[in-house]
Amino acid sequence: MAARPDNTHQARLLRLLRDEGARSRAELGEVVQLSRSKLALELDRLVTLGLVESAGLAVSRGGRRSGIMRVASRVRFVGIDIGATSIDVAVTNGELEVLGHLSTPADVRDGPAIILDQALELLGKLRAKGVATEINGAGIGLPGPVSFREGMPIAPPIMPGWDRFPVLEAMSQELRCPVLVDNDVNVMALGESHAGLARSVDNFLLVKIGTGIGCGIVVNGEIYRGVSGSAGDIGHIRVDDRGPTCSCGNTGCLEALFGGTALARDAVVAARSGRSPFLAERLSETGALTAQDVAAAATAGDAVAGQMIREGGRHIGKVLASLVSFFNPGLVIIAGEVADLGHILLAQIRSVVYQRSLPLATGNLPIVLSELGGTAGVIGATRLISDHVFSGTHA
Amino acid sequence: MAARPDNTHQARLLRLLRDEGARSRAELGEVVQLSRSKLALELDRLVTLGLVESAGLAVSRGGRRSGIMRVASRVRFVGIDIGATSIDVAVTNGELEVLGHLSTPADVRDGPAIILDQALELLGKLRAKGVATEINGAGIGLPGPVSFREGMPIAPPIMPGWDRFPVLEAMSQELRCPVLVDNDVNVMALGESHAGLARSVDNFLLVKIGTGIGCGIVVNGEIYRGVSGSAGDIGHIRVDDRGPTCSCGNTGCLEALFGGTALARDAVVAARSGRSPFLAERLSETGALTAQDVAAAATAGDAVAGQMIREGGRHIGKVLASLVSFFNPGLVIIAGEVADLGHILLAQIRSVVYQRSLPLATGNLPIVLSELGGTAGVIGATRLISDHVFSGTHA
DNA sequence: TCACTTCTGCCTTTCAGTGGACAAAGTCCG
DNA sequence: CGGACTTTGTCCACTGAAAGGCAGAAGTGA
Repeated sequence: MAARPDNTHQARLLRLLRDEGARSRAELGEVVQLSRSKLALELDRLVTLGLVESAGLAVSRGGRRSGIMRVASRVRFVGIDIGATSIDVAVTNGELEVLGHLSTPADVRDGPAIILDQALELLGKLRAKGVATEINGAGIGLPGPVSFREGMPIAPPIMPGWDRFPVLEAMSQELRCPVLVDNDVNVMALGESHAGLARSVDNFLLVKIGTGIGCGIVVNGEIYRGVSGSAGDIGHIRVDDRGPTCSCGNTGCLEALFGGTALARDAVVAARSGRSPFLAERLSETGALTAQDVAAAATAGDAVAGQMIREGGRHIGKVLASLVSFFNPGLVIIAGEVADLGHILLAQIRSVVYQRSLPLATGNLPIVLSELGGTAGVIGATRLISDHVFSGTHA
Repeated sequence: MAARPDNTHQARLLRLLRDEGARSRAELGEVVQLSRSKLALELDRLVTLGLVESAGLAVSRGGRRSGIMRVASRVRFVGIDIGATSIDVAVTNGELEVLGHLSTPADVRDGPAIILDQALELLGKLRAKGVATEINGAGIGLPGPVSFREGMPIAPPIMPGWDRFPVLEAMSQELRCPVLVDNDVNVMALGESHAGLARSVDNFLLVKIGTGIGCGIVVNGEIYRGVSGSAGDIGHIRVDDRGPTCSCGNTGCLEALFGGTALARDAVVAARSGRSPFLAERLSETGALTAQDVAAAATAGDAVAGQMIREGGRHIGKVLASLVSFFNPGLVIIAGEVADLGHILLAQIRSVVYQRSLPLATGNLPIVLSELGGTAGVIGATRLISDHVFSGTHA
């Protein structure tokens, strides 16, 4: 079934039904400026394609009841969010409502064969539950630089073995449906733009602080990827001339000062030195420390942990202040595991940004934590592929 | 004469004729995918509107000779580039070739009434020479934040008295033609995108180092202005925690370290302290020093001046390295008076950026000096308004 | 039950665009 | 120099799509 719309009107109708939910024919006619005959024609075609279906009658507005149209209830999109240490897979309907969501810990360094197999396995479990039969498209987010056009990772630092592996090709053959592959940060930004706080904002930034640090850039409602697809790669901006050495070879990179890895490293140091009893206890219990432990310590009132977070917030704030002056966004979202550090971090970032950027740029600039959390990635992935499938941009 | 095209085809034809020059009807037919009859129809309409005219016959391609079409020779656009210390006015034909260009020193702090009058006076002189009778549109660049939609400056730091002055309204009434107003840096970026090194680059940055420091951002061939129009305002990014106090109140701003004003200030200090005999002599000759004097000193082999430029280049490079990582542009252009400092500056900037940004972003990233120099602004201004007039985006 | 409203499907009218035919204007070759 | 072939521009009949009128279906309220 080559269920692809073939014109702009159909694309508009599909996106409207996806984002605003079911709508009566009469309402659709008022929103999109089309004659009744044209509207009926295009809707008929979409019904024939199997992308739209009628769903009973609307309540009367004083006369004959109008027929309700919606995205076909059998439409299914798959979102796959591969992180450095986890895999998330979700299945949504045509309105991008999550019907099923599974997650599993995984080490991306195991390579594409193993990791993609695990993702397919999760999808298999969801299918076994009956949430999906046929799949209309799948979006995939990967934790590193991706060539969007080619659908493959390019020299990813934390994903050895993935370099130039044809993820798009492999997965579209496996799933027999359209597939798009993008950077996980971009995918999260799309998720926030679709279902999160950025819904009404055209230009915004999403800063993800996970194992590494990246930034999704949305311009005019669309992901900006730069000329070689590496836009938003802010983890290696230098913030401290005398900082620690980073995996990239330079010193003082943002990521080396406050990524998940850096935070864990500093936490271990603090525990061993005896400056933080809380972290020392955790370390002896579990044998390792993560960003979550630091968050827990700070919440429990541990001074050293609090100081670590404030310090990190200052570094993020410094970089963000520059980017805000440069990009003048309407919103900044902080996301990623480390975002669990919560309001201590947020307060520090806000204070630095508001102090260092010009009033014209910060005057009406909310800086917020992601509301979607772990689902932003998978939702964004389905949004990515649904935009593609609904646009009729043929492969 | 409401000479506005009314559809996309006409806009495409006009832009093609503007950017690629006169073309035979046959060639136009091959480039835009239109049937011969439709093409003839649209061209006829454009001729009726007075925007296009025929210009003789092309050489034969083996059969009947084709008729050449071009943008009407009577079409005139005006570009006005108001800088902190100068006014440039140029008149171009419909292909944006400069027919006349006048420049005068001026102090923007004299306020809108005086400055805009001076600009109109320059335009009057050009008209007196006969380069223009009727004017189809005018673009204006101003040295500060501009609300593009409203066509007026918003809280400009170096333009007291201009705040919310309705430049667009005033000038369009005066000139009786469509007018657009934008930040001078954006306008320069458009100029480089039209006639400079950025012609084939979709995403690039133009860093202007003049009295202040600003950055024009081009995304997908169009100026990105941000949500409140202040995007690219990089002059007040902090680069040195212990730097001098800036006019904005913060310390260590890029602009306070290496703007034209800062450079002149440092030059005077160097001259008075006796460390630079060259600058001392210049100072005693003219009673003041500018960026040009520093450039001259460096060229003459003055060690202190060279050091000042290298130091400045390092600061610019630091900021630029961050922006390159973030934005992943295909080109960076250095422009402004201070760009006269030339290759010493450029070499320093390149060295810092290439060292500090990731290979994926810098792999194919030229960093160059502006070729257009002083004309980038006026050309960009005419490009701005011609895009508007040719698009049929009615006022 | 009746007057009125809203909504949809059908049908006719209208119109812009296409593509072919034809004439005009050249080239090329014997 | 003339005829065959090529390219270009215009004219026109045809086509397909969109708009809008009309009528019937389906509702409300008195």
